[in-house]
Amino acid sequence: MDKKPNGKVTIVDVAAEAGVSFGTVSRVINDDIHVKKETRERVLETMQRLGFVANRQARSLAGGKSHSIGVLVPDLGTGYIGEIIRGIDAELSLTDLDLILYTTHRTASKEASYVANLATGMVDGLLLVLPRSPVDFIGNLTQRKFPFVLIDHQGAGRDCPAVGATNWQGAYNATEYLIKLGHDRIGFITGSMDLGCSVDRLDGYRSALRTHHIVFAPELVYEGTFDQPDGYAGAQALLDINVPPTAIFASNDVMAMGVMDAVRSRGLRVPEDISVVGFDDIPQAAMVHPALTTVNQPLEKMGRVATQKLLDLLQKPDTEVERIELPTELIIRDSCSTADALVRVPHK
Amino acid sequence: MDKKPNGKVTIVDVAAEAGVSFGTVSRVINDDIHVKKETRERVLETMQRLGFVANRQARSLAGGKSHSIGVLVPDLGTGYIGEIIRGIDAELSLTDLDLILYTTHRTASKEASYVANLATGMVDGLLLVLPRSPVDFIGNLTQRKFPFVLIDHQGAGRDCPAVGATNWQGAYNATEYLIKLGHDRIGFITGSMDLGCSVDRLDGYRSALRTHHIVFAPELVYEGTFDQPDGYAGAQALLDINVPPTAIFASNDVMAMGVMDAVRSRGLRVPEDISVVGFDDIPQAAMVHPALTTVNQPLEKMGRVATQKLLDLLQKPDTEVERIELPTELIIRDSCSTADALVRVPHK
DNA sequence: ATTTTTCTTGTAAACGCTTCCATTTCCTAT
DNA sequence: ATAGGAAATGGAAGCGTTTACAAGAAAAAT
Repeated sequence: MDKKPNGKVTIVDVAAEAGVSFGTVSRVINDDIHVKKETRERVLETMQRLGFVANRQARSLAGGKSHSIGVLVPDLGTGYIGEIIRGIDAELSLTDLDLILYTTHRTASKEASYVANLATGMVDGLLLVLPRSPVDFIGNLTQRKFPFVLIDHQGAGRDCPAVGATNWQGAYNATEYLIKLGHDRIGFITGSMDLGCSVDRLDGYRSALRTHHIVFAPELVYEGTFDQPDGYAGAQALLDINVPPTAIFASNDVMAMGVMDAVRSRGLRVPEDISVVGFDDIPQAAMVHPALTTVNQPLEKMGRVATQKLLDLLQKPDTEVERIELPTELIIRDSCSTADALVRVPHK
Repeated sequence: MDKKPNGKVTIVDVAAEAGVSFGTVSRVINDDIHVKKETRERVLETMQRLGFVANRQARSLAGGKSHSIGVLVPDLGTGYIGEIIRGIDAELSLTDLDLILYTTHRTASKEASYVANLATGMVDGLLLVLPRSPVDFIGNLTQRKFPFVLIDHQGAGRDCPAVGATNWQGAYNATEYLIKLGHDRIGFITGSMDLGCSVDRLDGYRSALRTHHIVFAPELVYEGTFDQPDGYAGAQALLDINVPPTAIFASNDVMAMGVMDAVRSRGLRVPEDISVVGFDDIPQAAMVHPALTTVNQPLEKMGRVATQKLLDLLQKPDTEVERIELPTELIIRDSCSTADALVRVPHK
């Protein structure tokens, strides 16, 4: 091994060893057409033998590309984000791009200036997972023609690349399923209403009701914040009203589990006495007893699709802006039963 | 704004504008002592006004530091990793280091060579969250004196910087708590036994038993893999044996929830009929009903501490290697009761 | 055989910064 | 006042690539 003392092998070393100029080595690295096949192989072999690894920083500096993309997320506490990142990562692994992770939590309100900095060469593109309205810097980004894709953001700007899920349709389908089982008093527990997806889900619920000529009863809607205790409290409240619902649709699985707890705490059974539906299809949904019927949200796929889209954007910056809505799917498991079987016992 | 056409502001621009040489600007950026206070302020003001952002790649290339640290994780599916990253991130936000995320899943078996590449200038240090044995590249890293810290790895090399939790002690305490409540037949559901932490937890359980002169009954141990269905199946199996346990200690919260499901499915109650204890203290543990008594594992703190340690290592590379064990804590909630109250009904 | 064309390959000039060394400026002590 | 030294500043030389551009070699056309 005739490595240099510092241990780093540069293209110059490779070039010398392979008997070519460093320019040729660079061409090999970048898959440039203009290298004789035989030369390329020799260089490749030499790189291998010397353990050459291209220096990212130097490539970036010289080439003007950072070879990495930034992923901006609000937080990592919820498995929700993890799933999305897993999708992003899977897709990125097929390229030579690195994933640089940023949490907005980290910079609190400075989001805008933060994003601005990022766009200054640190990353080639941005994937933004920001359920709340990030309107401020979207303008900035758009105007600078910086490549970015929004994930799961159903807010303001419909005029920028985004990947979401059909929240409305998912809620519609789940509600309709319940209606077809014979339920006509269906409780609904919302998510945080400052999130677009929560609004969409509530709308889907109401639309299904309307389609099936069931009048919307405001007392059947309980406003939650996506946390399990909201499900518990919501179910308690819902079961306390005059004519309680025979089914409860929670805006996410975690709250649905709270609902199940509450139902059981009253000595009632799921699904015999109360049917329960969730939203998200987190892994646990399939594992609780009874297994939870829920709406699958293709989180991992959203990550993948968003990444592909960004990759496209990186290649041809003028690709038309579009918003992709991935389909949600009703996963029927064991937490619902027909309403007919129920003995309605007015409470109080 | 007299920015250059391409929009990027460099130290040269700042220098010209502030009437100093670019060398001085560089010194300001790097907090070098040798700049007159007044000059520094003027430069700072100019940087602000021009919207200057130092180019990371250039700094790295010239200075030999990447200003970012790599975090290598197996996966992101479980909230578990998310918590750790949150801690890492919190600590990193106090510095000017970026977080580059890598999942080993991404490179499968090539882990070793991957790590080797990382260590070649892409990052200044590495944080490794690898529950399974990563022996292969640890040697490599150590020998190259590359700064790294292992998180939650209780495997082989005790001779490298690592941050873990007192799994043994946590299990010991939880078991002892159950014993003091009067239980003497305590079921135990293990985690994946190829993970060090699972072994430690089982050992803690056995030690507590021994200390309190309760003979270890192999039939009371069910081998799980940390998934909820294991808890369910484990509890069913445990409750089917001749003299069933009056308490079940699951090696993580998710399995404990499976246990609760199983107990309820038999028409038994938690904690009146069966006491249940978990491990981890995931957010949901406090939210289920009854709230789960469990052993808190300070995941976020582990991330923080590991990061601090790495930062130390970065500053003084010869800091002594040490292994830090963060204390776990028994969180007593509502899923356990005294054994006296129980009516023992031998099964079968 | 000689001139074009077409491939390949070599070379120099950035990229934006850090760093070291040289130079200038400013104190402080004599 | 003035030397001597410390503090502040300027400038040159890289860091390891990419990317024109130029040049040499080989193949094709005359």
